[in-house]
Amino acid sequence: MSEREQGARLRADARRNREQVLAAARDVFLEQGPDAPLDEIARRAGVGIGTLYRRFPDRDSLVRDLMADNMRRGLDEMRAAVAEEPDAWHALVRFVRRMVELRAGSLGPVLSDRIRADPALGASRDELVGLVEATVEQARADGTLREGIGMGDISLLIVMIGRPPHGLAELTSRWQPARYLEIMLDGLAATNTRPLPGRAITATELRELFRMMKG
Amino acid sequence: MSEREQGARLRADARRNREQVLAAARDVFLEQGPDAPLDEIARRAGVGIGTLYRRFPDRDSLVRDLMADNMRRGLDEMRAAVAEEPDAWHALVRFVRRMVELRAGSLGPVLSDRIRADPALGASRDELVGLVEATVEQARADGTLREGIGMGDISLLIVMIGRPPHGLAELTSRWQPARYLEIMLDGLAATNTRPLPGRAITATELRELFRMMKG
Amino acid sequence: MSEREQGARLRADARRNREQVLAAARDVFLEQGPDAPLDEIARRAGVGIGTLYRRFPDRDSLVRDLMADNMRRGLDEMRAAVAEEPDAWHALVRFVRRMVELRAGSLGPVLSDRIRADPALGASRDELVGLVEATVEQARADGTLREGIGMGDISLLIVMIGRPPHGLAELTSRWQPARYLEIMLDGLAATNTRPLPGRAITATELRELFRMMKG
Amino acid sequence: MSEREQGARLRADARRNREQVLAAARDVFLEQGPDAPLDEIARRAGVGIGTLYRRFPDRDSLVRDLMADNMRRGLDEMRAAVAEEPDAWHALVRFVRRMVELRAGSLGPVLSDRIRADPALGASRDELVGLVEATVEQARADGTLREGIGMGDISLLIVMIGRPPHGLAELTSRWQPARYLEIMLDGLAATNTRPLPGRAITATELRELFRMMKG
DNA sequence: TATGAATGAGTTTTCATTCAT
DNA sequence: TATGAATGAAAACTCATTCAT
Repeated sequence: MSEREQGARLRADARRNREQVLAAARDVFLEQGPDAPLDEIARRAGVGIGTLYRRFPDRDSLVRDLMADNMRRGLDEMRAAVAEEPDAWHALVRFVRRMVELRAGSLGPVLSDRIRADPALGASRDELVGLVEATVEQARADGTLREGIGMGDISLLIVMIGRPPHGLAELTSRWQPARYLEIMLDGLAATNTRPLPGRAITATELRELFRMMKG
Repeated sequence: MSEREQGARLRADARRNREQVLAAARDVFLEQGPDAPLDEIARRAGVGIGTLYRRFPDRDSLVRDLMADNMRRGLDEMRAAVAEEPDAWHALVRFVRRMVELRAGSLGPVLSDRIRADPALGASRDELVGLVEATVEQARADGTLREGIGMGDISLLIVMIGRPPHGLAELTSRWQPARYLEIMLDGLAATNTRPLPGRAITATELRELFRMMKG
Repeated sequence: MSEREQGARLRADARRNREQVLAAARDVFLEQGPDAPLDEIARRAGVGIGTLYRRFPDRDSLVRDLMADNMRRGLDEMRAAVAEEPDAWHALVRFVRRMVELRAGSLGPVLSDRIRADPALGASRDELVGLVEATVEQARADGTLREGIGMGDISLLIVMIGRPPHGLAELTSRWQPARYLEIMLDGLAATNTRPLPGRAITATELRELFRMMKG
Repeated sequence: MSEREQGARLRADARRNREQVLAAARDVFLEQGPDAPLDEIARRAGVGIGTLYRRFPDRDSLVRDLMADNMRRGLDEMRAAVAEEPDAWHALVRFVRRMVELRAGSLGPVLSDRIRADPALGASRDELVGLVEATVEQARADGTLREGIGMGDISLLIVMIGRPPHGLAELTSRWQPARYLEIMLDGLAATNTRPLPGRAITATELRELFRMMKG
């Protein structure tokens, strides 16, 4: 059952609870990572742990729904960016900024099997991956994106930058990911011509990586 | 008592075990983060859990000793870099590459109270911070380091880049931090002149941050 | 939060469990002393170890609640004794008999910091200490209590007599504290006029002793 | 092998170690009871844990040797008392004072199977029990010992009084057993004629009790 | 022989998940 | 449906005992 379907059928109070849990989970996962105690999430959401479990039968489904939400918002942004931005580079930058803003990285890699397993999300996921990949290629062709950067590199950057260093848990207000993203973006611009070590991570490569993940 | 002193007094077999534990801890912390089960570390080191606890009375002391080791190695590199590199920028780059190579970030921020509390390390810590800060300032004065970058920004970059995305635990061989470091370094060069959001993190600021950390 | 308050708010089954745990703890502490394994207590109470920990977050809080209960019952007895007994000596005897009956000694000294730290109990503790001390003084003035006996001596006697000798763990049914208490009470009567070695332990002295205890 | 035999055969340094361990064990058992960590005893004795185990293959043999030592000293005192004191009551009092002085109670009941199992001690044990029992009977016949007191009651009193209340571990210097012993002795005198609850514990009864102990 | 290192079983404590109210 | 109680598996940590140096 997709989130939307679930949401549509729920009683008003149940839907409110569900959203409070998601919001609390977003905060707590950001602070403590995706292994944070669910008790804490329920507590911050102001609901009982039983209520949390009624809406999200296990930790994965909570993570999955948050990822799905991030992905949906990312897709909205990406569609708008492609339509409104002057070129591929600017579209890409706008998308990445949005993902970092959402702290998407705090949940772990964006395209894991957890999401892949959710059939209802297949469409938006595929569309997002396709859009980003095409934009990456266009930017490279335009000579605005640095040589040797793959779509998977972009994904990993979002992950690296969108989560606070371990131990800075409660200090997220002092944590400035946007700052480090801008440095990174400058490093991604085509003006940088030094060859990079390692190999580019394409969408295909990324999928393979995730297939090997246990989570 | 510093690691070196402890090490010197131990019986041969005990020292071997101690080093195996440290090596295993380095791997396991890299894969799973600094909350990884100590059982797992003991198992990989090929010793009983009791042996681990005899050498390291609690998790903190294990983390601390690894941090201390990283810091000592970082200081060695930094000293050599200052002596041998043609300018401040190259010295800084060499130091940061080394820290990322050591995956220093997998333990959390480098200058936390855990280290500060270890008096025997005060000297090397202070020397390292001093050297890096001076080099950062020199590089800025030289016009090689981007405007608005503080020493604390450098530290946080090391942390962000030197640990694998959550969930990529067992795949560290596929994880290419050096690649992302080089992108970041290009973003740090003075050729980039866009103003950065947020504020620079100086050594002072960093210390304050760490003082607020609970860990 | 006092035990009574906690108890009132709990669900029926939870309250039943809580009381079973307390009852089991009373038995087990009597048999094995206040360091007895909590597993054993949970097992005898017929609940999971997790349930025990839900009600009593650590060993201290279990000990504290039992002490609090003993103290409350002791206070009830002392009040009644003062009201109903013909003189101070008889009141004192009645109180001490009750405390020994409760095996208060099996938990260690009655007025430790563990209790002192529980603010909700301050009142009953202070009232009890005050009542006992006044009664001790009255009995001495009446010429019924032996010279040189302080209120703290009474407390320590309760502790010494109200716990079985080490190793008699499972034989508490064969252990006859009431017997030894009566001997002791006869020794405390004013008919005994030999001077005692050491010094009297007053309430003040006792408090000082407890302040020095680590537990 | 009895303690004496062991002692006689040992090299001078080994015997010194053995005695240091016994002395440390006496202190530590007094402070923490007979379950105290053996590490702590070795540390205070200034020897390695291995040395402790070479002399005392397990905890029991350490406890047993201390008990044996107490018993031997008690027997010496009892013999002297019988020879020198004017009557049975004074002999008994002298013996009990000595046992409390030795803090014999800190090891648990004096006649447990642990001692009974040590054949080399049979003789002194049997002699001591016989002497004490005869003296108890004589004192009762003399009309100096309270009616209804058995030899086992005396033993248990020694145990109850000769160990500090739990939690007063490190404060043994503030703990005044001699004071409480004198009160108890006054309660044991024949001038007290109130009947006692429970039943007298004779030597036979005591042996039966100990046979039921698991320790 | 003395030492202290190694081991693993026993305890404490936490937390995901299920279930009774 | 919402709640929070109950459970037990997992992880941290201690310590008796054995064994290598």
